[in-house]
Amino acid sequence: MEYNPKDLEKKWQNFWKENRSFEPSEDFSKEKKYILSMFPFPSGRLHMGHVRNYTLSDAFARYYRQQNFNVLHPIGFDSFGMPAENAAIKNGSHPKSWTYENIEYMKNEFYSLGFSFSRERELATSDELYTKFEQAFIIDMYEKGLLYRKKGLLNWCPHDLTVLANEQVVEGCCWRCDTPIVKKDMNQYYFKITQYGDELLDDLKKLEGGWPKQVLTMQENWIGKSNGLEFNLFFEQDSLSKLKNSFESFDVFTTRPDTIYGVSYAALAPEHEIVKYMIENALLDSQTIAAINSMKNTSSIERQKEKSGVPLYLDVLHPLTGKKIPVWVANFVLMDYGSGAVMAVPAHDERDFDFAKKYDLPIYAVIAPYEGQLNPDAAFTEAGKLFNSENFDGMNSKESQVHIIEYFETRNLGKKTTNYKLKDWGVSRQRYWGAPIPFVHCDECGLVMEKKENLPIALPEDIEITGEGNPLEKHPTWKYCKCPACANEAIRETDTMDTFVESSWYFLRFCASKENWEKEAFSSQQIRYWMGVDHYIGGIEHAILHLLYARFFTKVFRDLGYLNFDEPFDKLLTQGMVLKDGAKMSKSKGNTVDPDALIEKYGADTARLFILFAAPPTQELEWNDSAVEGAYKFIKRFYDRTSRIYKTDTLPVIEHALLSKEEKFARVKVYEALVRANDVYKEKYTFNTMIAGVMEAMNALNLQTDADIWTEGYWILSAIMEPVIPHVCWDVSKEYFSLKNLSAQKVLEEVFVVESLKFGVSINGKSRTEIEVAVGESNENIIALAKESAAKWLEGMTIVKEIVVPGKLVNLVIKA
RNA sequence: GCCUGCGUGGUGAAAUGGUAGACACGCCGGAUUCAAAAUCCGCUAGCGCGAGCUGUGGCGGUUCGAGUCCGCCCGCAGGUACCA
Repeated sequence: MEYNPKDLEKKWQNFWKENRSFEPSEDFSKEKKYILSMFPFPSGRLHMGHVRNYTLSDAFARYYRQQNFNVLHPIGFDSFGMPAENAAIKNGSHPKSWTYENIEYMKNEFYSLGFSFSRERELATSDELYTKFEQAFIIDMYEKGLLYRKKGLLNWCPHDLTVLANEQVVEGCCWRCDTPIVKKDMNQYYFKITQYGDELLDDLKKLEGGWPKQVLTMQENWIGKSNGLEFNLFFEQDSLSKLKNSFESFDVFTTRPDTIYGVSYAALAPEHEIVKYMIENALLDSQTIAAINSMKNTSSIERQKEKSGVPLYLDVLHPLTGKKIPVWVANFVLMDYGSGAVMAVPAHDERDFDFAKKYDLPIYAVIAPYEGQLNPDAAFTEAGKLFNSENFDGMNSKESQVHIIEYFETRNLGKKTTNYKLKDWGVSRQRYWGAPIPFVHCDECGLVMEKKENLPIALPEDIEITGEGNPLEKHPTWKYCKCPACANEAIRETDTMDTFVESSWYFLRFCASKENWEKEAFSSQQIRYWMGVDHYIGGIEHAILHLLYARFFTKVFRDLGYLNFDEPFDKLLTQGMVLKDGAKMSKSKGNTVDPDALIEKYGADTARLFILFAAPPTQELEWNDSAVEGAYKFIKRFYDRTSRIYKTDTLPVIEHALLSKEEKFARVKVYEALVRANDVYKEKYTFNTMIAGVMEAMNALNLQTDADIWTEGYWILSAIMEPVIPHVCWDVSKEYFSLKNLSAQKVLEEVFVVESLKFGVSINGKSRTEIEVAVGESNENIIALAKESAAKWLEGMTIVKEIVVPGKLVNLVIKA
């Protein structure tokens, strides 16, 4: 047979489509697997990162179908979001048509890659039907008190009169008009994710083993639970009068109460209310105010790098010693963590140290290392022994923390507190292409929820997108409505939702079969059967936000009674990025590879094989054109060598003992490949080594000529490779095996039985020679053999130790 | 800045603490061919004629034995809450 990928792939893609080959069954008595890749944003065309992502999930889906599971492998589009509006600004396209045209194009690309998605469950989150249910959930969450409004600081472009995403701020200026941005305080909607902070943290334990350690650690750090001491720093007399008694103190939080006697200054965030008061009441000179404003308008990342600050010429009193402590504004103090104010201990905190050095503030060391000397040129941040700490001298860090907190509490100076880095999730966006937040502002009733029967609140289509202002706000009629409570004239909320909201529950929607889509978001019976997702596959860049939000929604839905489990994703596989010339593929760098061109030239199977073979999935994947060529050649060879096999409906039966050395070797390699393949899906996901195993088996088959062994080899190898290169494997399987081999394969243990083993012999850990030893030989005999073979290195030496690693090697430790 | 990873031949990579470089790509050599493409076979970490020596970003440590474990340093990547 001549390998012609174009016709062959089209043939099987049509076959799969016509036979509905990949639709899940509604027979819930069967064992299931839910295989899910993170769905794409419809940016226009697939990029290699997508190809990698869906090739991985497709391999899992196909493997488990072979193993006779009922497999759900759905696909959709995360289709709301900023790029649709950016395209509108740039090209005058309508976000909706831009989005849906992109979806059509990308769907075709998907199916030309042979992905075994359930076509019937395709969805786009910008569909009104999706919005309808999402808005209903938002109302549920509001009723539960999980959604609230408060002021938040946003990037504001004073020229375009619009809110900017962090991404749209380039070096502190608006991406479109270059106007320096300012921070503006605006009313925003927030999900109370912090209410679930402890559970989100504790349940990470349930994910151990299923999720990469790395991701668990990142989430743990993000939630950032820390215990410590919260107390007030009181102003001394002069400062009190300077502030006209408007403030008597401010709150600080520390995780290191053991360093309390080392406090040498205090620092406030530039957004702190005391700072604000001083600016408004002309208590600061213009230079100081300018410095504070520039801190406020720098991104929090920039602010952490180069530390800067200004003194407020205020003093507070040390809570224990009564000593005066100067108060500064410092850019590295963030308003949204803790209370926006810190006690600074430069001797024992690196940031405080850098700041103190820069501004020549005093440094008081109070913790000494258990061993060695304090280095005066650096902060000593580890635990140690206290000194210069009055009654607590001599205690170690840990016990002193307990005593110091107790000391504060008994004197009502402060209290033990738990703090989280996790902040509530701001979900409102002042943009058009998103799901409208289903609320109404009524002069009489205030903030009112829309009635569920009025959902969806859909977007108007006749809008103008210019990049200035909020399109929904500017629409002539859309926002005018009746109050759902009192029926008076009212104004609809013009904010839309963060697109992370859609991706926080799409995996639940996929559980619903299409017949019920109009009626309900999903049924509890379907959810109970399909969830949790058995393998969730996506980019490492989603390790924190998306995954945390999806976990949060799952817990909220549980508490709303929609489902009965705590975590949505049992096993997570985070894939690395696709690189070319050492850098992430991107249009601006001009180093992209177009999947369509690749399929056109070599076919989908080649693209899939290259992607799975070139690197393990978690690692970055470096693109290499000639390696793609190599993948193509392998498939061609695989297809051509079917000339060595015969047609059969059953696996050939072979008498192993009667075979030649080469024939035995070929069978060993084939069955080794099978063992490796099964292991890959269980835990390691290293498709590259699975494919290497198949290549070794092919090479071994090629060293012999027995038709039975060739046929047995193909029966098994084409089953192993079907998840990777499905088109060619279905073709081979149909032609020779009537598709009977695409099923779970049995490992024949008898093939692995051997009579002797090779042992490496090393001297002092350095490998020297090799010996062959009969299975079951005693250690003494093995050592004797090893000594004999390594005699040359042992001359005149004394053997001090002999180590035998069973089945592997002998190490002889010698000295002169 | 902070959090999390990664670093092995010319290249992509492989190696439950146990013979570093499996499997590929590329290079080189050979077969086939009038010639080439395609295909097939062989070789390929570096140094050395050789016995051998040196090698997993750098420096130290633990161990009979370290690419693998620990500490410090360097470089690169992802995330950093309105990109998704």
